Amino acid sequence: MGKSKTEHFSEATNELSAIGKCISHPARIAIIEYLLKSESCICGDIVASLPLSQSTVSQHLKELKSIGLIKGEISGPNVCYCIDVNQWNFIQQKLGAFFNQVPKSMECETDCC
Amino acid sequence: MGKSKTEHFSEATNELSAIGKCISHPARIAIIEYLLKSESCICGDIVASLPLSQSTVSQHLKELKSIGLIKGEISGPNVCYCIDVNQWNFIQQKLGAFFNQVPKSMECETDCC
DNA sequence: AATTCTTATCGTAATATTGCGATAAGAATT
DNA sequence: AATTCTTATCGCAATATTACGATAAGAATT
Repeated sequence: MGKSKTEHFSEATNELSAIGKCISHPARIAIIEYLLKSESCICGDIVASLPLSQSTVSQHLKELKSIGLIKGEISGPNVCYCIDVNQWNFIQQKLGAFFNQVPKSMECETDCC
Repeated sequence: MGKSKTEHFSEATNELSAIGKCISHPARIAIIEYLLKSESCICGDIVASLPLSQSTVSQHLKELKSIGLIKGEISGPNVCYCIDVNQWNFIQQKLGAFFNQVPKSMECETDCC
């Protein structure tokens, strides 16, 4: 009843869905886009770039960090967030492998689609 | 207050997050994997392959359909679900373009990570 | 030591998602 | 026409997510 059933699926399946969850919110996409394009990686600047409160952004940063997509380094009074290039490449590869699979749909046996 | 703020983000950002949401649940990944690998695309067979009730699976199918990743065709008393190859390729391309961006992190200005 | 600045965490409220059984609706069979 | 089979939808409950303000905690400055 609303309780997630992740334990019934394979590790690979759960890994992919975790990646999906990470990029399933526009704020998290926006944070990644910011880190990809901006010179700054200071937490405060990320917060300033988003239409969300500091605490909310902090939560999104935590989620991105939890999957390893970004890493935070304390820099004086600030925290500098950067994309973890290794994990970035790993995720790119995982998603790439998934979507490189060619759908059988084109030659559907039942001839229904 | 819990209310999503999608309207504050760009269309491209929301589009990507919608893709993410679609693949953010293991059941939906499993459905896609099933359609990629199996000979059958009959709804009932998909349901039988998952540890979830018929109504729950139907809901996940609806979500996948809403983003156009799969399409359902009525075939007698059954419904045949297939991956929409055009949308599949479109999404592959969108995700590919996103992850092909090279993180600036490697040359972080602030030298903090 | 007090203040200020920055960020994380806590507490809470609103909303969304997930899941199921029951039921409806449509097609095929009897 | 009644029955059966298949799938979608409804209604509801449990859980998860999203968001914010308040507050804590740590660093730098005064």
